[in-house]
Amino acid sequence: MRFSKQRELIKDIVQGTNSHPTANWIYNKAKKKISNISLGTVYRNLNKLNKDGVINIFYDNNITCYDWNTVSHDHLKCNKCGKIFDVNMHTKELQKEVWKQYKFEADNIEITVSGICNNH
Amino acid sequence: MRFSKQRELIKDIVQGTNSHPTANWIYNKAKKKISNISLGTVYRNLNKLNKDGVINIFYDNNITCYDWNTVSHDHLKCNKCGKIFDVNMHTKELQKEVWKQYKFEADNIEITVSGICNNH
DNA sequence: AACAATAATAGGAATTATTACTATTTATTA
DNA sequence: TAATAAATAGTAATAATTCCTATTATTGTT
Repeated sequence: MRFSKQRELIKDIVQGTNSHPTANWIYNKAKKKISNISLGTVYRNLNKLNKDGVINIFYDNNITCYDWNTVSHDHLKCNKCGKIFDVNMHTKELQKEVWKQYKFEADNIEITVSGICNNH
Repeated sequence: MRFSKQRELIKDIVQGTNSHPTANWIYNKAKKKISNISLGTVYRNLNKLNKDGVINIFYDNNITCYDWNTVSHDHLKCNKCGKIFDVNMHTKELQKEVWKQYKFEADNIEITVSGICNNH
């Protein structure tokens, strides 16, 4: 993959926040450094970075979020403030259970817990 | 809520399948009975039925799926055939853990397991 | 049964998120 | 430093969903 300052910037933006941003948020942030960057470039690079394992993609209902944390983990979503928190559930056991009960070979387990965070 | 034959049909379609259909799938099915039913009507009623607890909504990545099963449950998604299976993980324990570890008051836990089902 | 009130619909326009297309620019390599 | 091909900007296209409005249908009341 060839170097591009756009991709470098997009990577830095994702890696510089804990806010689980959307493509549009990243685009707006990127425009402050490269004013004519295009939204297509943002999407293309986010997908590319994800495929290369540099960043992570997950889905908050209907919208795609990006995450610097590429290690498998889970999310708590607060219904009051909308914030998403990274946490680690112990999915190894679930993986075993899924195999035992359903003969299903799990390669990824995503848990999203919604509720109310401790700021409320 | 006032009766409408459109809503009745939409409810019957969702309750008559295990396939976790999308709005568009439901729309196409509905057109066979009410040829001029509109997609807006399908969406409006799916949301209404969900708010009333008659049907369930969940998200398969970026796309909204509807489910007759309103009891809290989880999904296994096969990466080979795309099929989604209903299963029941034991989320009570996870709920406790989330509270203990993160002081997060969970009211819903959604687990989506992706992998390979036993048809492959 | 006819009427009035208003909830629900059909049809289409608008919105939002995302991908696709193409002429131009830019990084790499010889 | 010139050739090459990958990446970009800008824009069009697509897909999923919501919004708008004139018309239709249900329901409670005469």
